[in-house]
Amino acid sequence: MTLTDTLVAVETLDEPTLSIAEVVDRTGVSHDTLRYYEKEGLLAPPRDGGGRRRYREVDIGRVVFITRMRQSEMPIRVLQRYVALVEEGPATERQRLEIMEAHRDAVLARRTELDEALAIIEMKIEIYGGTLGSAGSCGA
Amino acid sequence: MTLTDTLVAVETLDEPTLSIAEVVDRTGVSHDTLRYYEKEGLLAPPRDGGGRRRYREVDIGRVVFITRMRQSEMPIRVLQRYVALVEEGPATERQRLEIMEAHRDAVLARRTELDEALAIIEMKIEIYGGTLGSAGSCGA
DNA sequence: CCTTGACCTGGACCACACTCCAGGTCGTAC
DNA sequence: GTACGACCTGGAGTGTGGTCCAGGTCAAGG
Repeated sequence: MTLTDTLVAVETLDEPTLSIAEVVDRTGVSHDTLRYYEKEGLLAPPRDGGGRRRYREVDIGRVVFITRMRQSEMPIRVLQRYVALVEEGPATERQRLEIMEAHRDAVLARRTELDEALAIIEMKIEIYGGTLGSAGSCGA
Repeated sequence: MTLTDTLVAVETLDEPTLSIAEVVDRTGVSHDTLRYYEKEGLLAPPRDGGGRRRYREVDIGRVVFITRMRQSEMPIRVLQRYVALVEEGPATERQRLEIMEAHRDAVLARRTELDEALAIIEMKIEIYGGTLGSAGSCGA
C-alpha cells in the first residue's frame, strides 16, 4: 500500500532523485553497503522503470542517519527495529524515544571507556616522550 | 620488598603468582580470551611444574593494559607489534611512542565521531521527548 | 547491430576477535 | 586407587558487518 503510493508519488510528482552512484559519491557509503542496508530492511528506495534504485531526499537522509548510528555502534538489529517503528507511524514514537535514550546512554558509556583508555595512553606517551628512561613499570 | 622477600622465602624463590582462574576473577577477562592473547603473543606467563600458567604481577598488569587498549579499539595486530617492541628492550621506545601517539589520535578521532552521533541522538530525543509531534523530518 | 557502461541479482567470501568443544593430564581428597 | 575439579591442548565454530563476484538486463552511442 504505502510502497505503491510512494512509487506513484515519485513518478507523478517528479521529485528529483539520485542514482546509486550519486548516493555513493554524496554519502561515502559504498554500493555494496547500500544494497546490504536495503536487504536488511533499513532502506527502501523506489525503483525506476528499469528496476534501478532512485534515491529521494528522504532516502538520502536516512542513509546519513544510518551512517551516524553505525558510527556510534548502534547494531544493525536495533536500527532494524527503529526503522520498522518509523514505518509503523507516529504511534510508535514512545518506543523510538526509548531506543534513542538507551543508545545515548550506551554512547556516553562508550565515551567514558575511551576516556579511561586515553588516560593510560597519555601516561605512556608521557613516559616515552618525557624522560625516555625506565618505562617498563606496568607490564608493557 | 620486605613482604615479597618473606613470601619468596616461604615458597620457592619466586614472587606470588595467580592461577588463571584468579586472573579471570580479578580482571574479568575470560579463560579463553587469556589463552587467545597468549597464542597471539601478547602474554607469556610462566608455567609451574605441571604446565599450568602462573600469572605474576607483571603479567596481570599486562592483561589490564591489553584490556584498556582493546577497549579503545587498538587492533590485536598493533598490540602484537607494541608488545614485541617492549620485549626487544629500551631501544624501541621511540617506536612505542609513535604507536601510542597514533593510537591517541585515533581515539580522539573516534571520540569526535561519537560526539557527532550524540548530537543527532539528542536531537531525536528532543523531538520525541519534547513535542511528541511531527518528528519524521529527516528520513527516520 | 553491437558495444559500452551503469545497474541489477543471489550468494559466496572475508576480517576480526573471540568462544566453544572434545579429549587428555595433574594433584589432592576420600 | 579412584573420583574430582582445575587445568591443559589444538582446532572448529560464531556473530557482526560488510565486501566481492559471476552472470544478466537495459539504454544510449557509433
